[in-house]
This record gives sequence, structure tokens and C-alpha cells, in this order.
Amino acid sequence: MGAVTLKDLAAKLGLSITTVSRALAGYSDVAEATRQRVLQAAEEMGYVPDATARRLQKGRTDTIGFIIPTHGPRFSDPFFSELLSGIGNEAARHNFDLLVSTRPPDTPEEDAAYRRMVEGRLVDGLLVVRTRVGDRRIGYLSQIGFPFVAFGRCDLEADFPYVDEDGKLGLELVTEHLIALGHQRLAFISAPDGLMFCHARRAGLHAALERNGLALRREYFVVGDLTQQGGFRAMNQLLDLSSPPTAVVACNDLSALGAISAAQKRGLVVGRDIAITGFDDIPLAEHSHPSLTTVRQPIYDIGCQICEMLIRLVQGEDLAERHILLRPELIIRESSGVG
Amino acid sequence: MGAVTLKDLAAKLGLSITTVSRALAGYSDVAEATRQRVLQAAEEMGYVPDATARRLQKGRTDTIGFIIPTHGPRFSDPFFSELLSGIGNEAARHNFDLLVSTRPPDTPEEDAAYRRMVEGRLVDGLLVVRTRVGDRRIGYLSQIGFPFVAFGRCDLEADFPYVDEDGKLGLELVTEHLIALGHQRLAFISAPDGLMFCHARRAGLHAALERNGLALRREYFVVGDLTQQGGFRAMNQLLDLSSPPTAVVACNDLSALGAISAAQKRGLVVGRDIAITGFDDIPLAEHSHPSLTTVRQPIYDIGCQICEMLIRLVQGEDLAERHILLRPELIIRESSGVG
DNA sequence: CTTGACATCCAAAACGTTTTGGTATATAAT
DNA sequence: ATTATATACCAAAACGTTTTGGATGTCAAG
Repeated sequence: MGAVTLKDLAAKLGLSITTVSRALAGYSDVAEATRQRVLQAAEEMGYVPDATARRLQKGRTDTIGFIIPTHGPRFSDPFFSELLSGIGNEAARHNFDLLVSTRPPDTPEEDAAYRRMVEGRLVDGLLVVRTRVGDRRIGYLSQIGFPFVAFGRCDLEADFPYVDEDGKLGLELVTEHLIALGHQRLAFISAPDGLMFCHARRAGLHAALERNGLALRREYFVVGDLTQQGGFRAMNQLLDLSSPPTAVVACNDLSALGAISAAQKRGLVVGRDIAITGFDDIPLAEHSHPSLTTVRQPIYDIGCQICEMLIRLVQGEDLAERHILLRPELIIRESSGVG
Repeated sequence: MGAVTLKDLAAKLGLSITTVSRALAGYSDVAEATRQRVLQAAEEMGYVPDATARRLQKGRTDTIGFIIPTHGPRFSDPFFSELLSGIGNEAARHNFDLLVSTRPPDTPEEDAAYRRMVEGRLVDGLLVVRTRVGDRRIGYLSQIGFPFVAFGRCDLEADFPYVDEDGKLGLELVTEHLIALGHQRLAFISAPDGLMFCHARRAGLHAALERNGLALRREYFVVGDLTQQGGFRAMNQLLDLSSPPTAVVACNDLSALGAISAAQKRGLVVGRDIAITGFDDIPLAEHSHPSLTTVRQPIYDIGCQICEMLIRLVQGEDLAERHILLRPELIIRESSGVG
């Protein structure tokens, strides 16, 4: 069951391995007639080059790595599915392979996974997503000069290529929208500390509140975990307050959906009794009840984009733009109160 | 910036490449003192073996492939996230790498992706999920004798290792539950034709109906696409009927959630005015409003299991059980009418 | 003093490519 | 008849491992 090699082909054709190899690669120093013979024999014998041998010789793997930060087994953030889909398609388009791992963020296992891919020379470059404050991954990669592209900025001094959405602006839009609807008591469901995107979004909320002479009350700031369940719990906490908020800004859609469920369980009509907003515009947002007011982030396209940037990078081309900041779009639906 | 190789180490230590290699591998024919010297030098110089070179020599990649069937860009079925998480963790536990692609099912691109991984010798084995009627992937792999493990059975004559849930039983449980609650007019939101799991579930529905002297009305069978949106549309179709069903059985949770939204948009109270059930028990199911009656499928564990089976297979060990059928569990929540 | 037995090391082959630096032959220019 | 110029081919090296089949030296037993 051994596969057909160049040696087999060469033996069959009475040619040298060199000539066969060069014929297949289309070099001009092999006669057209010979080339046709080689091509035909390769076809007949079902020759396909061995990727490993080729990689060893070329010193490149044509593979990029993607380590997905997952908390616990029940990870099901649509965010990553969609991102993965974009990355995967773009990689395929360039004939690159995609090596994927899943590791809990900020753990020794995650560090090990990065080192393994880098030091074992398994990949030509890495994709880093959901950047964190003092991100160790970025520190490591930029220190050793390994090619990578990030989705999200970082507070480290390192200069690296990234794509990010303007989360601050996004939350300013949401906040202004709610204030315009007459809300004064806004609450915020945050993510665990240390996520860069959440910092930006929080900053947007504060900026907009301040601009309107408002402030975020201490008890209106509660921390979720980016999941439905976390949003559910956070919302219950808010509704248990003696003076609950009239609008709740969640830092992602999943949290918002959980918050909606919690409100509904208590008999509140979301969009009338209370306003709730999300961020991301995952597919569920449109078809939930009520539909979710949120901020659109073209996750699939971002996946394509960071992947393409990385591929250009590892191929030695230079990037048109090393830093891309996407302008988010406010999507007004029922949950914020219009419906 | 070239990495440290065995040659570098050997030169530094005044030893042969062979000895260095064998020292690191722990062979007994190298003196303990020498071994320590080698180990220390390797540590100091930061030697890490080149995975590609090792693969070429060993004729094994220690990599398994997973090609995710995705329809269109906005793929976000939590099902795959969770499965991927299980597979990824299990692979890591065995020091295997995971090569991932995303391709639309039953297309030339998908075929090409499988062939690429197999013929290019990129992976030692493949994982096949969401099996289909006359599944070309299974036909191909079993014909050429390439190692693979499937999540789901298949109608082909081929004998291959798989894990599957007993979807027929699952839907019998759901159906009996609804009938016990007094429902007579049950509808079914199906998946696109050709998915094995959907056939099984449908068979379960029919079996249970028949057992109770009921039949599925023609107009109560509608086809979704497994997404929220598909469920939403399907439900609207059902509610537009002159005599709509009193209970709707969706073939997965996402469809069920979409159906719930559609019912709610029309002012119906799900669980009182109409019963709706799902299948999978994705994390969202528990925290939706109303919470979703569904059938639990331990997706994460299945991911681990098929991955482990495949790794055993490619390592030449034989499997304790080649065919595993999991017993599903009915999870009764609010959406079926108890709440 | 030979004969094993053992401990320790290593040169070379192998894995399957691509690339380097040729050679041999034929044809055209001097 | 020599020199240049293409044209068509190829042997060998290289990529970095692991494995095969010794080689060398030491020491104890005969």
C-alpha cells in the first residue's frame, strides 16, 4: 500500500528523479515530449507528492496555526465557529493547511501549545485571537520574531499586525441610542477581566455616559463570562437590586440572550419593561424573541482577513496595512425598546 | 535564525549525530554520563526536534484530519464547536495534532479536501461527522482502506468503526412524552434530506406515532436547514395552516429555538398554547425562554471518543468496540408544556 | 592468550522531495 | 576546425531525523 514516489515514476519511465521532478514542476529544461510522457505516467500511476518530504526540503510547511481559547468543555461560542469558517476558507483558497488546537486561555497548556507549534516548526505562522491585557502569547511571539497576526489590539509595547473592530465606538453608539430612548439607569454586563475587547467596549460606554452627564453606578457593573448562562446570572443579580436598571448593555450577544431569558422568566417584556443590547450580531440575534439590538461585527470576514494577512506575511510579501480598525455598525432591533 | 539541529548539538559535544539522537531517545547503549551531557546541552541550546523531519523518517504524521461540513459563511452550529473541543482536547492528550478544514458538504471541494489529506499523506487518519445517505466520504475512505472513525452510521454496505447516538429511540421518547401530554396533532421540522441522523429521528417519530394509532399528516412535515432561521420559517409555515399542530418536534435544538421565536412573534405562549421540542441539548437550550425540552447527546464526550478510537486505530491497537450506540436521555423542560 | 560478553560509540542508509552544478549532444557562428 | 549556444538530461547534495549494522575497547572467564 506504499504510495507512488518520484523514484517509482522515474524507474517506470527510464528517466532520472531530477527530470521527473522538474517535468512536473514545469521547468523549461525538459523536452515537451518528455514532459507529456511524465505527466501521463504520473496520472496513470496516481502520483501525488508527499507533503512531508516537500516541506522538509523547502523549509516551509504551508500551514498556519490557530489555537482557540476555550473555557471548559461546553464551549460553544458561535463567534469562534464563524471565525474558524472564515479562516479555513481563506487558508484553503491559498492552498494552506490549518492546524488547530483548543486550550484554556492563560494556562501553561496554552503556552505549551504555542511553543509546540513554533519550536516543532509545525506552522509557518500563527493566528492570535481574543487578545488579552498583557497577552503572554503576543509577548512570546513578538519577542522571538515569529510571524503572527492578531484579531484585537494589545496593551503591550510590541508592534504587530492586527485587525480589530472599534469596540469603543460600538458601545458609544449603543449607549447613545439607549440614552436617546430616555434611559438614565444603564447597567453593563462585562466579561472576565483581562480581555482587551471588553476594555474597549467599557471605555465606549463610559465615554458616552459622561458625554451625557451620566455615570455608571457601581452596582450596575456586573461581570459575566460571555456565555448565555453568565448573562442569565448577571441579569438576575441586576434585577434583584432595590432599584434595578432600565437598560442593560451586555458586552456580547450570548450574554445578552441570557439576560433576556432571565428578564422573561420574571415576567418582564423585554423592549418594553426593560431594554437589553448585545454585541457581535451572531446569527441567533436576528431570530431571537425579541430580536436583539446589537453591534455588527463581520466575524467571518475578519477571519478571512487575518488569515490572508498572515499568509502574505509568511510568504514574504508586505502588507498594505498592518493595522486595520473596522468601523462597527449599530443594528437596532426589538430588544432595545422600539418594537 | 535557523533552529538548533542534531548536527549542531553533535558538533558542540564532539559526538556523532547517532549518539545524540539515541541519548535523547533514552536508548540503553549510551553511557549515563554522556546522556546527561547531551540532555544538558540540548536544554541550553534550546534543541527541539523538527517535526517534519521526524515525520518523514517515521512515515507517520501523528496528525489526524477533521473536515467540518459547513453550509455557507454563517456557520455557527454549537454542535461543531463542542465536538471540535472534545476532539481537540483528546488529540492533545495523545500528542497528536489536528488538521482542520471547513467545506460545504457533498461538493467537489469537499471531495478534494479529503483526497488532499489522504493522498498528500498529511494525516494518519480522518474523522467523519454528520454522516449522509450514500456518504461519498465513507465510500472513498473505506474503498482505499484509509483509517477513519465516523460519528454516525451509514446506509452503505461498508463496515467501519463509528459512534452514534440512538436517534430513533430519542425521538420515540420525545413523541411518547408529547402524546402522554395529550397531543394528537404533531408536526415535524426536518433537516435537508440525506442526513442519516435525521432519518433515524424521523423513524423514531413515525414508530411512536404508529404505536399510538396516529400518523404524521403530510402538511405537518416541513423541511428546515438545521439553523435558527430555518426553524423560524418552518414554524411560520406550520402556523399558517388552517389547522395548525399543537405540538412541534424539531430535529435539532437550533431549529426548535427558531420555531419558538416564530410562535412568540405571533403572541403564542410556548409550553401552554403550543409545545415545541428539540434535540441535542446545546447549552442554549437550558437558558432559553422557555427552556427547551430536548434530548441530550453528550457531544463533547463523543468528540473525545471518536478521536480516541481513531488514534488507537492508527497506532495499530485494536478497538474494544467498533460500533458504539449511545442511549439518549430525554430532558423535559418548559417548552413542551409542563411549565 | 584467547574468547566471549558487554558497554559505548558511530558511519551510512533511509524517508521523498527540490535544487545545484554539472555533462553530453546537436546546432550555429566564427 | 574551432568556439559558442542551446537543448535535454542527470548525479549528488541537501533538508533533519531515526535506524541499521557494525566498530572499538574493556574486562572476566576459560
